[in-house]
Amino acid sequence: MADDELDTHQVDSDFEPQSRPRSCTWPLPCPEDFPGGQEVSGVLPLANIKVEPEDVSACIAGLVGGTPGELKHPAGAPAPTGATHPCLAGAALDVTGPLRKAKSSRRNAWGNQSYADLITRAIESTPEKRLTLSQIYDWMVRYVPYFKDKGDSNSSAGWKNSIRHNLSLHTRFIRVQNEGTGKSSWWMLNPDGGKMGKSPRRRAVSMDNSTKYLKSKGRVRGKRVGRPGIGAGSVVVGLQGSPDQGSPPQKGLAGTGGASGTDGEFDTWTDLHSRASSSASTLSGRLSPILAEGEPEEPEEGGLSCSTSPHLYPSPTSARSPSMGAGNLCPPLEQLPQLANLTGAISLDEKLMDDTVGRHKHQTPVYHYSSGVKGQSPYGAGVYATGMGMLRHHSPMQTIQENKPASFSGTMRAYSSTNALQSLLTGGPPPSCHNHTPPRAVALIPRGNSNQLQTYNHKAPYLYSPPSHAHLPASTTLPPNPAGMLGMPQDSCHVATAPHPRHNHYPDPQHQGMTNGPYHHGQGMGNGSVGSNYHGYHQPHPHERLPADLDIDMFHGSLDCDVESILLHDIMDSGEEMDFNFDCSLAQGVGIGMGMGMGVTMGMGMGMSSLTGPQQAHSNQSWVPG
DNA sequence: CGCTCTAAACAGA
DNA sequence: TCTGTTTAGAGCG
Repeated sequence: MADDELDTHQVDSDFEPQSRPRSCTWPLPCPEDFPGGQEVSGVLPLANIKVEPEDVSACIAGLVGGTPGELKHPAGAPAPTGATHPCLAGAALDVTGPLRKAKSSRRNAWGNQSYADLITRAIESTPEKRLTLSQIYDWMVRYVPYFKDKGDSNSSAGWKNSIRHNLSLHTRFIRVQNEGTGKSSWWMLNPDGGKMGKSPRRRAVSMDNSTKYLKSKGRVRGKRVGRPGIGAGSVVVGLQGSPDQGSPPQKGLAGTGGASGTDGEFDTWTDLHSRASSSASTLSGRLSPILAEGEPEEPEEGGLSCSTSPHLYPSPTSARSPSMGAGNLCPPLEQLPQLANLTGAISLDEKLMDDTVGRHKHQTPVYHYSSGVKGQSPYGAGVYATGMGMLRHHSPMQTIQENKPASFSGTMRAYSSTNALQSLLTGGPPPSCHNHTPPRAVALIPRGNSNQLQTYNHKAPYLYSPPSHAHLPASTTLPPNPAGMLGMPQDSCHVATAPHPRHNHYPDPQHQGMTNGPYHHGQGMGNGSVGSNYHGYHQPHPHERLPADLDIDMFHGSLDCDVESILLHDIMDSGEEMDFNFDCSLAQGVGIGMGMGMGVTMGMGMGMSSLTGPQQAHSNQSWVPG
């Protein structure tokens, strides 16, 4: 990625002032901070806001002791005091805010921040809140003085290794599959924040089992590794063990596990396991955003380690959201994805395609994935929605695949749900899935060879107003606004309030840089989203505000369980035969979850229509919940 | 003890 | 070769 990319982030509509809590010190996006920003409909190209790398560096440096660079508004107007370009938020944050506990003056050569913090910032600094590994490297090189010279080094440098290591290790980072073939995954912030404060370690002890198993197949071998725990034996235990919530999944898992052996199965299993179960667990128990943090994962670890490992989530696009916006609250993405995956795996392919696509997509022939945009705002919500999963996919990890729906529970709830609900309620776009609006499109993407399909619906992003933007993802660690991070409910509110979403569609600069963006693919592939197109349609919907309060909370628990169970069973049993149809609506955000569950179980195609209204909302919620 | 950094093995694409 | 995962060890507070 070129530098440009970084520099030119566009600001999304997401960043609506409204949404943002003014209270927060920090993370206010351009629009507010920078006059004119708001005016820009949809996207405000960062390009306009030119920030010199140096500035950024300066900001960062600030952390270290430097002075924050002054950012200029496109217009030339100086940014508000202390303001920094959102994009740079990460960097800036520190300056202002407390650095990571500055225990000592500086922890690293580059300052107080740890790699994880830097990575967090890097990710946050993008509109889409996601970066590929290489982009992260670039960011470091560009913005962190310490790494500047190291950029080219062959680098395989240790620092890169460290970055990779941190990405994999910390739950605060989630890996989202990049649609593009061959591309590296997107790394996003875990909506739920992972374990915010601390660095959560993904590795589960127990991972052994499932995940490990898989992985281990490969890797471990020679290694010295041999950890006791890891051994095969543990597997079982793990499964059983996870008490977490006792979520059902486990059982599934167990069963599953047993079941097959084949890879396919295995995968499935794994997915389920990880996903479902985790989701389940997560959903039910863990999810609670808060929970999550606590230990969400760990429990699993004990039990399932799956979760621990980085999760793959579906596409960011969808994904993005959660994290972003909302705040971070969101619960773990995992959940959705998981389910999704399962389902997806199952058989959706064609059908989905047909159904979903057909329906929704209509337009979509081309999907561009416009990533950014949609995702952003909506984040949550709908965005994720989608999907389905990939099932098969092998990766043990949980990564979100692009298409998949990711759900972030916590966040989702707030956001997504809300969004969804909103949509529904308002009739906004989301719902529109059915209606006119094409939901983001559902795309199925077969990944790789394979098997996986991903479906992805985006829902109208806008609808939801983004809440915010996300507020920034505030650095998790970094405190700028804790609130943001934490989860703040605010967001939701914001959302509600938010005027209209802008449409964002912007071409992500990054994306470009990025691997390719899904966009391209999207088009070709038909992935989902439609960003622009879609936007066009919807754009306006300003009205769409939601009632702020949607309760999302309603159901969490129950559904989760069921879903999982169901999924597991079904999947297990039927194996591949199941058909799922997801409704866009459902898919969206929370809905997805439900949808999936429902769909799966029911086997219904869910028409979109069926769910309208509140119900959907509920469903969504339920799903979300985590 | 917990966190972080660093190094490295290893696997997959 | 790059990416990603995981283990391991060392240092620091």
